[in-house]
Amino acid sequence: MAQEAVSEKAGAPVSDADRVADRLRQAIVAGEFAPRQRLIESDLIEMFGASRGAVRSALAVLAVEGLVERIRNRGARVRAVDLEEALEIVEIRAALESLCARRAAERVDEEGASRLRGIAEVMRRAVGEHDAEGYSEANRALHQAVLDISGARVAPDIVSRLRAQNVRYRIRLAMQPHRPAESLPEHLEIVEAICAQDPGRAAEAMQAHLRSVHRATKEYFTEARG
Amino acid sequence: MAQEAVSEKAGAPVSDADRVADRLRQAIVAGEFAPRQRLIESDLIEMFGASRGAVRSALAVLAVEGLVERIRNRGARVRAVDLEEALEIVEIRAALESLCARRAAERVDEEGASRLRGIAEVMRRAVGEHDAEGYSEANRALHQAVLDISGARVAPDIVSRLRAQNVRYRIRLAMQPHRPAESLPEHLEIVEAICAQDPGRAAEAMQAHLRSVHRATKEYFTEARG
DNA sequence: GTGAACAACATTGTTTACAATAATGCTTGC
DNA sequence: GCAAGCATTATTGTAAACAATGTTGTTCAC
Repeated sequence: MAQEAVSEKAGAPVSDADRVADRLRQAIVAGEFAPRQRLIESDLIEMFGASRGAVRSALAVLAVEGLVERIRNRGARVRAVDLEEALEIVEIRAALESLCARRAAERVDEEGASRLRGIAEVMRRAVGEHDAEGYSEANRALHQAVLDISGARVAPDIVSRLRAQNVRYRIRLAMQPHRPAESLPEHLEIVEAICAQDPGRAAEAMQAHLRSVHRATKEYFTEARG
Repeated sequence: MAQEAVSEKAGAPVSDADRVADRLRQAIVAGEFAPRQRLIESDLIEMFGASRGAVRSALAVLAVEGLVERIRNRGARVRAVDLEEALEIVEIRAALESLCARRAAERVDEEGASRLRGIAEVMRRAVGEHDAEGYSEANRALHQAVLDISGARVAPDIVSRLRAQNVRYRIRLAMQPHRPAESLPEHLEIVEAICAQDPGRAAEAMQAHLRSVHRATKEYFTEARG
Protein backbone atom coordinates (compact mmCIF):
# COMPACT_ATOMS: atom_id res chain seq x y z
CA MET A 1 0.00 0.00 0.00
CA ALA A 2 1.10 3.52 -0.70
CA GLN A 3 1.61 4.89 2.78
CA GLU A 4 3.85 7.81 2.01
CA ALA A 5 2.42 11.09 3.19
CA VAL A 6 1.62 13.22 0.19
CA SER A 7 1.38 16.89 0.92
CA GLU A 8 -0.26 19.00 -1.71
CA LYS A 9 1.85 21.91 -0.44
CA ALA A 10 5.33 20.54 -0.39
CA GLY A 11 5.28 18.34 -3.46
CA ALA A 12 5.38 19.31 -7.07
CA PRO A 13 2.19 20.51 -8.70
CA VAL A 14 -0.08 17.58 -9.26
CA SER A 15 -1.99 18.70 -12.33
CA ASP A 16 -2.27 21.50 -14.84
CA ALA A 17 -4.83 23.05 -12.54
CA ASP A 18 -2.23 23.25 -9.78
CA ARG A 19 0.33 24.77 -12.09
CA VAL A 20 -2.14 27.41 -13.21
CA ALA A 21 -3.14 28.11 -9.61
CA ASP A 22 0.50 28.51 -8.60
CA ARG A 23 1.35 30.88 -11.41
CA LEU A 24 -1.83 32.90 -11.07
CA ARG A 25 -1.37 33.17 -7.30
CA GLN A 26 2.16 34.38 -7.79
CA ALA A 27 1.03 36.92 -10.37
CA ILE A 28 -1.70 38.30 -8.12
CA VAL A 29 0.59 38.52 -5.10
CA ALA A 30 3.26 40.19 -7.22
CA GLY A 31 0.71 42.79 -8.21
CA GLU A 32 0.66 41.89 -11.89
CA PHE A 33 -3.11 41.82 -11.60
CA ALA A 34 -4.68 44.79 -9.88
CA PRO A 35 -7.40 44.40 -7.23
CA ARG A 36 -10.87 44.08 -8.77
CA GLN A 37 -9.32 43.32 -12.16
CA ARG A 38 -11.37 40.81 -14.09
CA LEU A 39 -9.84 37.42 -14.80
CA ILE A 40 -11.23 36.22 -18.12
CA GLU A 41 -10.91 32.49 -18.55
CA SER A 42 -9.94 32.66 -22.21
CA ASP A 43 -7.15 35.13 -21.38
CA LEU A 44 -5.80 32.85 -18.68
CA ILE A 45 -5.96 29.88 -21.04
CA GLU A 46 -3.80 31.70 -23.53
CA MET A 47 -1.53 33.19 -20.88
CA PHE A 48 -0.76 29.88 -19.20
CA GLY A 49 -1.29 27.53 -22.10
CA ALA A 50 -3.70 25.45 -20.10
CA SER A 51 -7.11 24.03 -20.75
CA ARG A 52 -10.43 25.43 -19.70
CA GLY A 53 -10.93 22.92 -16.91
CA ALA A 54 -7.52 23.59 -15.42
CA VAL A 55 -8.15 27.31 -15.36
CA ARG A 56 -11.57 26.89 -13.80
CA SER A 57 -10.25 24.60 -11.08
CA ALA A 58 -7.45 27.05 -10.39
CA LEU A 59 -9.95 29.88 -10.01
CA ALA A 60 -12.00 27.77 -7.61
CA VAL A 61 -8.89 27.14 -5.54
CA LEU A 62 -7.86 30.79 -5.44
CA ALA A 63 -11.41 31.74 -4.48
CA VAL A 64 -11.12 29.50 -1.42
CA GLU A 65 -7.79 31.09 -0.62
CA GLY A 66 -9.47 34.47 -0.77
CA LEU A 67 -7.38 35.85 -3.61
CA VAL A 68 -10.17 36.01 -6.16
CA GLU A 69 -13.93 36.29 -5.99
CA ARG A 70 -16.37 34.71 -8.39
CA ILE A 71 -19.84 35.72 -9.37
CA ARG A 72 -22.12 33.33 -11.16
CA ASN A 73 -22.10 33.87 -14.91
CA ARG A 74 -19.98 36.97 -14.47
CA GLY A 75 -16.64 35.40 -13.92
CA ALA A 76 -13.78 35.95 -11.53
CA ARG A 77 -11.79 38.94 -10.47
CA VAL A 78 -9.00 39.76 -8.09
CA ARG A 79 -10.42 40.32 -4.63
CA ALA A 80 -9.69 43.64 -2.99
CA VAL A 81 -8.66 43.63 0.67
CA ASP A 82 -9.80 46.66 2.62
CA LEU A 83 -8.01 48.22 5.57
CA GLU A 84 -10.20 46.62 8.21
CA GLU A 85 -9.47 43.18 6.83
CA ALA A 86 -5.77 43.89 6.42
CA LEU A 87 -5.59 44.88 10.09
CA GLU A 88 -7.45 41.77 11.18
CA ILE A 89 -5.03 39.68 9.17
CA VAL A 90 -2.10 41.26 10.99
CA GLU A 91 -3.78 40.49 14.31
CA ILE A 92 -4.23 36.86 13.33
CA ARG A 93 -0.69 36.62 12.11
CA ALA A 94 0.45 37.99 15.46
CA ALA A 95 -1.39 35.20 17.25
CA LEU A 96 -0.16 32.45 14.93
CA GLU A 97 3.38 33.60 14.32
CA SER A 98 4.05 34.20 18.00
CA LEU A 99 2.92 30.64 18.56
CA CYS A 100 5.39 29.50 15.90
CA ALA A 101 8.13 31.70 17.34
CA ARG A 102 7.61 29.99 20.70
CA ARG A 103 7.95 26.57 19.14
CA ALA A 104 10.92 27.68 17.07
CA ALA A 105 12.70 28.72 20.26
CA GLU A 106 11.98 25.30 21.73
CA ARG A 107 13.24 23.37 18.73
CA VAL A 108 15.92 25.52 17.14
CA ASP A 109 19.22 23.82 16.32
CA GLU A 110 22.57 25.23 15.20
CA GLU A 111 21.57 25.19 11.55
CA GLY A 112 18.39 27.12 12.22
CA ALA A 113 20.17 29.60 14.44
CA SER A 114 22.77 30.38 11.82
CA ARG A 115 20.06 30.77 9.22
CA LEU A 116 18.37 33.35 11.43
CA ARG A 117 21.62 35.14 12.20
CA GLY A 118 22.40 35.30 8.50
CA ILE A 119 19.08 36.97 7.78
CA ALA A 120 19.64 39.38 10.65
CA GLU A 121 22.97 40.34 9.11
CA VAL A 122 21.34 40.97 5.73
CA MET A 123 18.78 43.18 7.46
CA ARG A 124 21.41 45.23 9.24
CA ARG A 125 23.27 45.76 5.98
CA ALA A 126 20.07 46.65 4.11
CA VAL A 127 19.20 49.31 6.68
CA GLY A 128 22.73 50.69 6.52
CA GLU A 129 22.56 50.93 2.76
CA HIS A 130 18.95 52.14 2.66
CA ASP A 131 18.12 49.13 0.50
CA ALA A 132 14.34 48.96 0.96
CA GLU A 133 13.92 46.16 -1.55
CA GLY A 134 16.57 44.04 0.11
CA TYR A 135 15.09 44.68 3.54
CA SER A 136 11.64 43.69 2.37
CA GLU A 137 12.95 40.42 1.00
CA ALA A 138 14.91 39.71 4.19
CA ASN A 139 11.76 40.43 6.17
CA ARG A 140 9.91 37.82 4.17
CA ALA A 141 12.79 35.38 4.64
CA LEU A 142 12.88 35.92 8.39
CA HIS A 143 9.19 35.28 8.91
CA GLN A 144 9.42 32.21 6.72
CA ALA A 145 12.46 30.91 8.60
CA VAL A 146 10.60 31.15 11.90
CA LEU A 147 7.71 29.15 10.45
CA ASP A 148 10.11 26.53 9.08
CA ILE A 149 12.08 26.18 12.29
CA SER A 150 8.89 25.86 14.34
CA GLY A 151 8.28 22.48 12.74
CA ALA A 152 4.56 23.24 12.77
CA ARG A 153 2.52 21.77 9.96
CA VAL A 154 -0.74 23.69 10.01
CA ALA A 155 0.06 27.20 11.16
CA PRO A 156 2.65 27.91 8.43
CA ASP A 157 0.11 27.16 5.73
CA ILE A 158 -2.42 29.51 7.23
CA VAL A 159 0.14 32.25 7.75
CA SER A 160 1.39 31.91 4.19
CA ARG A 161 -2.10 32.42 2.85
CA LEU A 162 -2.69 35.39 5.10
CA ARG A 163 0.57 36.96 4.01
CA ALA A 164 -0.43 36.53 0.39
CA GLN A 165 -3.52 38.55 1.13
CA ASN A 166 -1.92 41.59 2.67
CA VAL A 167 1.40 41.51 0.90
CA ARG A 168 0.38 44.56 -1.09
CA TYR A 169 0.13 46.55 2.11
CA ARG A 170 3.38 45.25 3.52
CA ILE A 171 5.33 46.06 0.40
CA ARG A 172 4.36 49.68 0.72
CA LEU A 173 5.15 49.56 4.41
CA ALA A 174 8.72 48.44 3.84
CA MET A 175 9.08 51.15 1.22
CA GLN A 176 8.39 53.85 3.80
CA PRO A 177 11.81 55.46 4.31
CA HIS A 178 11.78 55.24 8.12
CA ARG A 179 10.11 51.84 8.44
CA PRO A 180 13.11 49.47 8.06
CA ALA A 181 15.11 51.31 10.73
CA GLU A 182 12.05 51.19 12.96
CA SER A 183 11.41 47.49 12.64
CA LEU A 184 15.05 46.34 12.59
CA PRO A 185 15.43 46.12 16.39
CA GLU A 186 12.14 44.22 16.60
CA HIS A 187 13.40 41.69 14.08
CA LEU A 188 16.74 41.39 15.83
CA GLU A 189 14.99 40.74 19.14
CA ILE A 190 13.03 37.89 17.52
CA VAL A 191 16.23 36.33 16.21
CA GLU A 192 18.04 36.70 19.52
CA ALA A 193 15.17 35.27 21.54
CA ILE A 194 14.90 32.20 19.34
CA CYS A 195 18.67 31.66 19.24
CA ALA A 196 18.69 32.02 23.03
CA GLN A 197 16.06 29.25 23.10
CA ASP A 198 13.75 31.43 25.18
CA PRO A 199 10.19 30.52 24.05
CA GLY A 200 8.34 33.14 26.07
CA ARG A 201 10.64 35.90 24.96
CA ALA A 202 10.41 34.78 21.32
CA ALA A 203 6.62 34.74 21.39
CA GLU A 204 6.50 38.18 22.97
CA ALA A 205 9.06 39.56 20.50
CA MET A 206 7.04 38.34 17.54
CA GLN A 207 3.84 39.70 19.00
CA ALA A 208 5.46 43.07 19.69
CA HIS A 209 6.77 43.22 16.15
CA LEU A 210 3.38 42.52 14.62
CA ARG A 211 1.74 45.03 16.97
CA SER A 212 4.17 47.50 15.45
CA VAL A 213 3.22 46.39 11.93
CA HIS A 214 -0.43 46.77 12.88
CA ARG A 215 0.08 50.29 14.17
CA ALA A 216 2.21 51.32 11.19
CA THR A 217 -0.32 49.93 8.72
CA LYS A 218 -3.13 51.75 10.44
CA GLU A 219 -1.26 55.04 10.55
CA TYR A 220 -0.10 54.84 6.98
CA PHE A 221 -3.56 54.22 5.60
CA THR A 222 -5.49 56.58 7.82
CA GLU A 223 -3.02 59.46 7.47
CA ALA A 224 -1.82 59.16 3.91
CA ARG A 225 -5.16 58.22 2.41
CA GLY A 226 -7.82 59.48 4.80
CA MET B 1 -20.47 49.05 -12.24
CA ALA B 2 -21.32 46.22 -9.95
CA GLN B 3 -19.90 47.38 -6.66
CA GLU B 4 -21.70 45.06 -4.27
CA ALA B 5 -19.37 43.02 -2.15
CA VAL B 6 -19.82 39.39 -3.00
CA SER B 7 -18.62 36.95 -0.38
CA GLU B 8 -18.14 33.42 -1.55
CA LYS B 9 -18.79 32.32 2.03
CA ALA B 10 -22.01 34.03 2.92
CA GLY B 11 -23.84 33.83 -0.37
CA ALA B 12 -25.54 30.91 -1.96
CA PRO B 13 -23.41 28.42 -3.86
CA VAL B 14 -22.24 29.97 -7.07
CA SER B 15 -21.93 26.95 -9.29
CA ASP B 16 -22.43 23.21 -9.36
CA ALA B 17 -18.85 22.89 -8.23
CA ASP B 18 -19.66 24.83 -5.08
CA ARG B 19 -22.74 22.74 -4.42
CA VAL B 20 -20.73 19.55 -4.78
CA ALA B 21 -17.98 20.94 -2.55
CA ASP B 22 -20.52 21.90 0.12
CA ARG B 23 -22.23 18.54 0.14
CA LEU B 24 -19.01 16.56 0.01
CA ARG B 25 -17.50 18.65 2.79
CA GLN B 26 -20.55 18.05 4.93
CA ALA B 27 -20.43 14.33 4.23
CA ILE B 28 -16.75 14.07 5.16
CA VAL B 29 -17.20 16.09 8.35
CA ALA B 30 -20.25 14.01 9.27
CA GLY B 31 -18.10 10.92 8.94
CA GLU B 32 -20.03 9.45 6.01
CA PHE B 33 -16.66 9.00 4.34
CA ALA B 34 -13.97 7.38 6.42
CA PRO B 35 -10.43 8.76 6.57
CA ARG B 36 -8.27 7.47 3.71
CA GLN B 37 -11.39 6.36 1.85
CA ARG B 38 -11.00 6.82 -1.87
CA LEU B 39 -13.25 9.34 -3.59
CA ILE B 40 -13.89 8.07 -7.11
CA GLU B 41 -15.02 10.80 -9.46
CA SER B 42 -17.63 8.68 -11.21
CA ASP B 43 -19.16 7.77 -7.86
CA LEU B 44 -19.39 11.40 -6.83
CA ILE B 45 -20.91 12.31 -10.19
CA GLU B 46 -23.67 9.79 -9.63
CA MET B 47 -24.05 10.63 -5.95
CA PHE B 48 -24.43 14.37 -6.46
CA GLY B 49 -25.81 14.40 -10.00
CA ALA B 50 -23.11 16.78 -11.13
CA SER B 51 -20.75 16.92 -14.06
CA ARG B 52 -17.16 15.78 -14.15
CA GLY B 53 -15.79 19.31 -14.11
CA ALA B 54 -17.87 20.29 -11.11
CA VAL B 55 -16.66 17.27 -9.16
CA ARG B 56 -13.05 17.88 -10.07
CA SER B 57 -13.23 21.54 -9.06
CA ALA B 58 -14.87 20.53 -5.79
CA LEU B 59 -12.06 18.07 -5.08
CA ALA B 60 -9.49 20.77 -5.80
CA VAL B 61 -11.24 23.06 -3.34
CA LEU B 62 -11.45 20.44 -0.60
CA ALA B 63 -7.79 19.61 -1.15
CA VAL B 64 -6.93 23.23 -0.38
CA GLU B 65 -9.10 23.05 2.71
CA GLY B 66 -7.16 19.99 3.79
CA LEU B 67 -10.11 17.63 3.83
CA VAL B 68 -8.95 15.47 0.93
CA GLU B 69 -5.61 14.68 -0.60
CA ARG B 70 -4.96 14.06 -4.27
CA ILE B 71 -2.28 12.04 -5.94
CA ARG B 72 -1.60 12.45 -9.62
CA ASN B 73 -3.34 9.82 -11.73
CA ARG B 74 -4.43 8.04 -8.58
CA GLY B 75 -7.28 10.24 -7.53
CA ALA B 76 -8.51 11.71 -4.30
CA ARG B 77 -9.19 10.33 -0.88
CA VAL B 78 -10.27 11.61 2.50
CA ARG B 79 -7.25 12.93 4.33
CA ALA B 80 -6.49 11.42 7.71
CA VAL B 81 -5.58 13.77 10.53
CA ASP B 82 -3.09 12.33 13.00
CA LEU B 83 -2.88 13.17 16.69
CA GLU B 84 0.02 15.58 16.33
CA GLU B 85 -1.90 17.61 13.79
CA ALA B 86 -5.13 17.48 15.78
CA LEU B 87 -3.28 18.90 18.78
CA GLU B 88 -1.72 21.65 16.70
CA ILE B 89 -5.15 22.55 15.40
CA VAL B 90 -6.45 22.91 18.94
CA GLU B 91 -3.51 25.18 19.75
CA ILE B 92 -4.26 27.37 16.77
CA ARG B 93 -7.93 27.46 17.62
CA ALA B 94 -6.98 28.57 21.12
CA ALA B 95 -5.03 31.49 19.69
CA LEU B 96 -7.72 32.50 17.20
CA GLU B 97 -10.82 31.87 19.26
CA SER B 98 -9.45 33.68 22.29
CA LEU B 99 -8.86 36.63 19.99
CA CYS B 100 -12.46 36.39 18.84
CA ALA B 101 -13.69 36.01 22.42
CA ARG B 102 -11.89 39.24 23.29
CA ARG B 103 -13.57 41.08 20.45
CA ALA B 104 -16.90 39.49 21.27
CA ALA B 105 -16.66 40.88 24.79
CA GLU B 106 -15.92 44.30 23.34
CA ARG B 107 -18.83 44.29 20.93
CA VAL B 108 -21.50 42.14 22.51
CA ASP B 109 -25.03 43.57 22.62
CA GLU B 110 -28.16 42.42 24.42
CA GLU B 111 -29.15 40.10 21.56
CA GLY B 112 -25.76 38.41 21.57
CA ALA B 113 -25.72 38.10 25.32
CA SER B 114 -29.11 36.40 25.42
CA ARG B 115 -28.01 34.07 22.64
CA LEU B 116 -25.01 33.05 24.73
CA ARG B 117 -27.07 32.66 27.90
CA GLY B 118 -29.55 30.50 26.02
CA ILE B 119 -26.78 28.16 24.89
CA ALA B 120 -25.39 28.06 28.42
CA GLU B 121 -28.82 26.99 29.66
CA VAL B 122 -29.00 24.22 27.09
CA MET B 123 -25.56 23.04 28.19
CA ARG B 124 -26.55 22.92 31.87
CA ARG B 125 -29.65 20.92 31.03
CA ALA B 126 -27.69 18.54 28.76
CA VAL B 127 -25.20 17.80 31.52
CA GLY B 128 -28.03 17.24 34.01
CA GLU B 129 -29.72 14.81 31.66
CA HIS B 130 -26.47 13.15 30.52
CA ASP B 131 -27.38 14.11 26.96
CA ALA B 132 -23.98 13.84 25.28
CA GLU B 133 -25.35 14.49 21.81
CA GLY B 134 -27.17 17.61 22.95
CA TYR B 135 -24.10 18.88 24.77
CA SER B 136 -21.93 18.34 21.72
CA GLU B 137 -24.33 20.34 19.57
CA ALA B 138 -24.53 23.13 22.15
CA ASN B 139 -20.73 23.17 22.28
CA ARG B 140 -20.63 23.73 18.54
CA ALA B 141 -23.28 26.43 18.84
CA LEU B 142 -21.40 28.25 21.59
CA HIS B 143 -18.13 28.39 19.71
CA GLN B 144 -19.96 29.56 16.61
CA ALA B 145 -21.84 32.23 18.55
CA VAL B 146 -18.58 33.66 19.87
CA LEU B 147 -17.22 33.86 16.33
CA ASP B 148 -20.39 35.55 15.10
CA ILE B 149 -20.55 38.07 17.92
CA SER B 150 -16.87 38.96 17.45
CA GLY B 151 -17.75 40.56 14.13
CA ALA B 152 -14.45 39.32 12.75
CA ARG B 153 -14.38 38.44 9.07
CA VAL B 154 -11.24 36.40 8.60
CA ALA B 155 -10.72 34.45 11.82
CA PRO B 156 -14.14 32.75 11.79
CA ASP B 157 -13.47 31.29 8.35
CA ILE B 158 -10.15 29.87 9.44
CA VAL B 159 -11.56 28.48 12.66
CA SER B 160 -14.45 26.87 10.80
CA ARG B 161 -12.05 25.07 8.52
CA LEU B 162 -9.91 23.94 11.42
CA ARG B 163 -12.94 22.65 13.28
CA ALA B 164 -13.97 20.69 10.20
CA GLN B 165 -10.61 18.96 10.35
CA ASN B 166 -10.67 17.78 13.93
CA VAL B 167 -14.38 17.38 14.39
CA ARG B 168 -13.94 13.62 14.40
CA TYR B 169 -11.77 13.90 17.49
CA ARG B 170 -14.08 16.35 19.21
CA ILE B 171 -17.13 14.20 18.69
CA ARG B 172 -15.50 11.38 20.55
CA LEU B 173 -14.35 13.78 23.24
CA ALA B 174 -17.88 14.97 24.02
CA MET B 175 -18.99 11.35 24.11
CA GLN B 176 -16.63 10.61 26.98
CA PRO B 177 -18.99 10.28 29.97
CA HIS B 178 -17.11 12.66 32.24
CA ARG B 179 -16.16 15.24 29.62
CA PRO B 180 -19.31 17.42 29.48
CA ALA B 181 -19.36 17.91 33.25
CA GLU B 182 -15.66 18.76 33.09
CA SER B 183 -15.96 21.38 30.36
CA LEU B 184 -19.27 22.91 31.49
CA PRO B 185 -17.76 25.39 33.97
CA GLU B 186 -15.21 26.42 31.33
CA HIS B 187 -17.98 27.14 28.87
CA LEU B 188 -20.01 29.03 31.47
CA GLU B 189 -16.99 31.17 32.30
CA ILE B 190 -16.65 32.11 28.64
CA VAL B 191 -20.29 33.13 28.48
CA GLU B 192 -20.12 35.12 31.69
CA ALA B 193 -16.94 36.92 30.71
CA ILE B 194 -18.37 38.00 27.36
CA CYS B 195 -21.70 39.04 28.86
CA ALA B 196 -19.77 41.01 31.49
CA GLN B 197 -18.00 42.74 28.61
CA ASP B 198 -14.61 41.84 30.05
CA PRO B 199 -12.32 41.27 27.03
CA GLY B 200 -9.26 40.06 28.93
CA ARG B 201 -11.28 37.63 30.99
CA ALA B 202 -13.10 36.34 27.90
CA ALA B 203 -9.85 35.73 26.04
CA GLU B 204 -8.35 33.94 29.02
CA ALA B 205 -11.50 31.85 29.53
CA MET B 206 -11.48 30.70 25.91
CA GLN B 207 -7.79 29.91 26.06
CA ALA B 208 -8.21 27.98 29.29
CA HIS B 209 -11.05 25.98 27.78
CA LEU B 210 -9.06 25.03 24.73
CA ARG B 211 -6.06 24.15 26.87
CA SER B 212 -8.43 21.73 28.57
CA VAL B 213 -9.57 20.36 25.21
CA HIS B 214 -5.93 19.99 24.21
CA ARG B 215 -5.09 18.07 27.37
CA ALA B 216 -8.20 15.87 27.15
CA THR B 217 -7.52 15.05 23.51
CA LYS B 218 -3.94 14.14 24.28
CA GLU B 219 -4.89 11.94 27.24
CA TYR B 220 -7.67 10.20 25.38
CA PHE B 221 -5.52 9.26 22.46
CA THR B 222 -2.35 8.38 24.31
CA GLU B 223 -4.10 6.34 27.00
CA ALA B 224 -6.93 4.66 25.12
CA ARG B 225 -4.96 3.96 21.98
CA GLY B 226 -1.29 3.94 22.94
C1' DG C 1 4.41 -23.10 -6.65
C1' DT C 2 6.57 -18.58 -7.67
C1' DG C 3 7.83 -14.64 -10.07
C1' DA C 4 7.94 -11.85 -14.13
C1' DA C 5 5.90 -10.23 -18.37
C1' DC C 6 1.78 -8.94 -20.39
C1' DA C 7 -2.90 -7.78 -21.25
C1' DA C 8 -7.37 -6.07 -19.72
C1' DC C 9 -9.60 -2.86 -16.83
C1' DA C 10 -10.50 1.11 -13.98
C1' DT C 11 -9.67 5.72 -13.16
C1' DT C 12 -7.95 10.11 -13.82
C1' DG C 13 -6.22 14.11 -16.85
C1' DT C 14 -7.20 16.88 -20.88
C1' DT C 15 -9.47 18.74 -24.75
C1' DT C 16 -13.31 19.97 -27.37
C1' DA C 17 -17.88 21.29 -28.35
C1' DC C 18 -22.38 22.93 -26.83
C1' DA C 19 -25.76 25.52 -23.92
C1' DA C 20 -27.02 29.25 -20.85
C1' DT C 21 -26.41 33.72 -19.08
C1' DA C 22 -25.26 38.47 -18.69
C1' DA C 23 -23.32 42.67 -20.90
C1' DT C 24 -23.33 45.65 -24.91
C1' DG C 25 -24.77 48.24 -28.68
C1' DC C 26 -28.19 49.26 -31.95
C1' DT C 27 -32.69 50.37 -33.59
C1' DT C 28 -37.06 52.45 -33.20
C1' DG C 29 -40.70 55.00 -31.42
C1' DC C 30 -41.76 59.09 -29.15
C1' DG D 1 -32.49 63.88 -28.10
C1' DC D 2 -33.82 60.06 -25.17
C1' DA D 3 -35.49 55.85 -23.46
C1' DA D 4 -37.16 51.20 -24.03
C1' DG D 5 -36.90 46.99 -26.37
C1' DC D 6 -34.35 43.85 -29.13
C1' DA D 7 -30.49 41.63 -31.32
C1' DT D 8 -25.67 40.72 -30.94
C1' DT D 9 -21.57 39.58 -28.66
C1' DA D 10 -18.72 38.12 -25.00
C1' DT D 11 -18.18 35.10 -21.38
C1' DT D 12 -19.14 31.59 -18.33
C1' DG D 13 -21.43 26.93 -17.08
C1' DT D 14 -22.05 22.14 -18.45
C1' DA D 15 -21.48 17.97 -20.77
C1' DA D 16 -19.30 14.53 -23.46
C1' DA D 17 -15.46 12.31 -25.78
C1' DC D 18 -10.59 11.19 -25.96
C1' DA D 19 -5.94 10.23 -24.14
C1' DA D 20 -2.78 8.89 -20.57
C1' DT D 21 -1.78 6.56 -16.46
C1' DG D 22 -1.96 3.30 -12.86
C1' DT D 23 -3.94 -1.06 -11.16
C1' DT D 24 -5.25 -5.68 -11.30
C1' DG D 25 -5.60 -10.21 -12.92
C1' DT D 26 -3.73 -13.80 -15.91
C1' DT D 27 -0.52 -16.47 -18.28
C1' DC D 28 3.71 -18.67 -18.92
C1' DA D 29 8.36 -19.93 -18.06
C1' DC D 30 11.12 -21.89 -14.63
